[in-house]
Amino acid sequence: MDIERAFGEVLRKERKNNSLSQEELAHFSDLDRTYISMLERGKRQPSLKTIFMLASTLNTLPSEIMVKVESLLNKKY
Amino acid sequence: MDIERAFGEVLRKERKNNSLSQEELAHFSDLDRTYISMLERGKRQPSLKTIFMLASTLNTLPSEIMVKVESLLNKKY
DNA sequence: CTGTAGACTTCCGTCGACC
DNA sequence: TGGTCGACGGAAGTCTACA
Repeated sequence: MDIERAFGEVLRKERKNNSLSQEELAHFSDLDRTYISMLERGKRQPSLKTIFMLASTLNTLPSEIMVKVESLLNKKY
Repeated sequence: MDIERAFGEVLRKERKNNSLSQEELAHFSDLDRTYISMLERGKRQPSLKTIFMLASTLNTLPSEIMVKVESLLNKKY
């Protein structure tokens, strides 16, 4: 599991928790829909600002997103 | 206070807490010294991976760094 | 509603050099 | 030890379009 994939998983879960489409998330976060798609699939990694904008739209804190990413990365199978 | 500056402040504090020079932090994090300098001065914003690499060198968690950045941003003067 | 592709602009991150 | 400059390759992020 690499960092981008872990972030993508967390992003998708949080988006669905908020009952948003990729398009809505993109719009409210001032980002592009195709870029959200790539983030969720681990094809791109966000910058610091992007993390803050997404967290704000998802009614959570950047630090809480990071906690979830960290716990995904620490899971051993 | 913008996001990059807040991050830069936190980075510099954490680096000094660990008694590292910019050059040492750069080396152990596999980054460039000039880039660390720009990060600390809020001239660049790190990507997700960069945050993880820096946190690891600084013996802390990415989420803990984010908490500190968030609290700097929430300070009202 | 989402994935992907291509072309595009802006910025990240490296490197060598000098102060 | 840290700040800065210029040049560079590659990646972030946008946009249009089609499946």
